[in-house]
Amino acid sequence: MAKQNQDEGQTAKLTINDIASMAGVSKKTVSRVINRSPLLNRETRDKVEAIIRETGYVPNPQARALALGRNFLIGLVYDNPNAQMILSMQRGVLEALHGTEFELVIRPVDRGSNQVMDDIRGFVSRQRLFGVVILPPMSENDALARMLDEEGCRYVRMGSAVLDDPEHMVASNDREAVAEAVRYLIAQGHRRIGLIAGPHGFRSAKERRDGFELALAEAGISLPRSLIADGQYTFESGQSASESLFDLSPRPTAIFASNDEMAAGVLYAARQRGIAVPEELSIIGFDDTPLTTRVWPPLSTVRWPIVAMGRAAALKLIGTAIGEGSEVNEPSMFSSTLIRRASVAPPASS
Amino acid sequence: MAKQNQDEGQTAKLTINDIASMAGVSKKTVSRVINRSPLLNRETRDKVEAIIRETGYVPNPQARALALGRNFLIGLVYDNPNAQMILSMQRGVLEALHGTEFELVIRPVDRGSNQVMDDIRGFVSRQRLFGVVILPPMSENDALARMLDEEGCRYVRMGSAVLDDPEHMVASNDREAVAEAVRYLIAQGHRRIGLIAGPHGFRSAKERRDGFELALAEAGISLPRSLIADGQYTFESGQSASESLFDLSPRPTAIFASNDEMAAGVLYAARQRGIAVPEELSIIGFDDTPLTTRVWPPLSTVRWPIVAMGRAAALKLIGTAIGEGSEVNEPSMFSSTLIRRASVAPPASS
DNA sequence: ATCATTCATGACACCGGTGTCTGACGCCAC
DNA sequence: GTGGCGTCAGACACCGGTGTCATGAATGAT
Repeated sequence: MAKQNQDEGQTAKLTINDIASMAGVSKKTVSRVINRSPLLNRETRDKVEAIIRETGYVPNPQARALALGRNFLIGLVYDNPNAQMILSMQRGVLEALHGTEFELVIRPVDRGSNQVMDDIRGFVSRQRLFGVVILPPMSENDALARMLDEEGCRYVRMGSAVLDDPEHMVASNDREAVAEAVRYLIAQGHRRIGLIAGPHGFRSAKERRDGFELALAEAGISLPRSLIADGQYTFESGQSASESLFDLSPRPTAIFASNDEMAAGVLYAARQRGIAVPEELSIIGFDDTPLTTRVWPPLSTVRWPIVAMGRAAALKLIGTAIGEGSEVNEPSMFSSTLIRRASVAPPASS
Repeated sequence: MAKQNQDEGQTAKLTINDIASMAGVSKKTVSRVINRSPLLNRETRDKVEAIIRETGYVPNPQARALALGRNFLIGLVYDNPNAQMILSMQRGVLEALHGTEFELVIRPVDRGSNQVMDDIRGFVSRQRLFGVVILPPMSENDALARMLDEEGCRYVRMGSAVLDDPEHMVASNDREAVAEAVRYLIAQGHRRIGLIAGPHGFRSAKERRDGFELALAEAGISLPRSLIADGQYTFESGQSASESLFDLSPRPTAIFASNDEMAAGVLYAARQRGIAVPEELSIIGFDDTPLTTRVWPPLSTVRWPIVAMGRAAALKLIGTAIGEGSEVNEPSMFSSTLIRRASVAPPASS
């Protein structure tokens, strides 16, 4: 270790020509070794590989990018730059990229802007990105996927439901996970269960709502429209949405909020009203952010494997490139799990 | 807008040669226009610029990177990939980079590993990074700074105190901010104030502790060693550190926690012990993370301008490159402000 | 009018890799 | 012995920019 780095530090950077002349072969042959061309004589390959190892030579990525017309950069495109999940997603992708020649370039965009498309197009085409991982809700944009196809840029879409063929998609089954959560509430004895839905137009919002309705329907529980409140996935929207549920009479004994931020908003609003959680109100959120264990009581929630999904997405992208013998066959569907914490209890016997 | 993009999409990518032949000049001349060479005839420049504008030509960054031996990438190096502040920092840096030709590559590293140095060296030297922004606590590593100098890689260090010359540093004055917070507690009438310190070896931990001690000394309040508990900047460490303070008799009436995660830990532990906040215990944290407003009661805290500091750091790096006429002269020192929320009240008259 | 000097531009090599095509070599069949 | 063929390696152009130096025109001095 130490030796190689000394070399790197002291001498000017090695080029393919240096290696070629040291090995007594042409640069093209060195190039073949680097790219694992099968047409090589075993002896030649071994000789060159030995020299590469000794010298610690690493090909210049810029030159490769220019010659290949493609960079070894993965882009991460998302729209909600403050969401805690972004960090987990970055970690997952970076884990997959670690030890490869790929680097991660992050790109928050403004979904609402009418230039998003051009913005992303410029990004991938200028940088000649190897591929991009697209996070929800941007990932639900089919026009974006088509555009990336046009640009010849690989992509993987993350989502809450099937969006595409497995090759281009990594999804979690939100619907089933939410259904499980609501079944749990029902099993605890709850019958009047409120929903704080996510924003219209978000696939995740729809899936979670579908799961909610599914579980109630299974149990034969009717769902008046008044038990559904609209939220925006923000803490504040969780607070205000819960107000309308609290005003109902009788009040719901449990609320499923479509994400943790909103669940925290429900908890906060409940405290302000003097509604005891979980004695008078059970709450379940979604995401399993750190927040859930910081508040009191800790929030039950649905955990989806963000890091693993990020890793899978990245591996799908670069799989063909690193191609370690076997086909990379990352799963496309991940399942979420219900995390039971103190925010759920049987309803007060009223 | 639409027109240019159609062109981009339909035709193969324009190169400098295309522009040159369209303008009837040599590619070198086009290159001069792109790089704002002062040696150009005004007419020529205008003509070429017009064509560039019409066609929407953008120089190939890979080719530039190869020819210049330097990429238009900024690296962000940090060690605490889960910290909420990372997102704000990323936002700040990206704001500065927006509209420029620079992209942001993120690079979490493991501070504890004995290969960090080699890891980062490989990163900057392979990618020929234009520069890096280094976040605490990595930024406090002087050997890292020297190594970057060696590699000829620009850098800006973010910190809680002066670490370097202004050109290489963006800092917040944690000491003074904490002193202000503690003065506020004193003004409310508190005399037995506990400190939950950050990890040993962190500059921010030392600065905050110094500020704490400074304010007490100013007020002539003695500080027994028992009122200082060690923490690790984590929620859990905040919980356990506060336990030792709660065991004191008399108990402190206020606690300053060196970051919000630990402050949340204090709040949680207080609730478990049945200690009312703020009636029996006031709490102040540091960072102003979203968490502070999600818990009950909302936590008073010290807010440092993370986004602005990230922006400043990035501008320092690229300032010379975009060089919009005037010298970019970003401030190097930012001041933090005390945010007063419901977690502080006068001590119970005991 | 002639020469020196400045200014604006172009020709050409170069950055460090990769793709294509050619050619040397060894092997086999005839 | 010769032709045909498959293997493997090298020569060379190319990716799309930038640096260096040379060149030609315009300007001013003599």
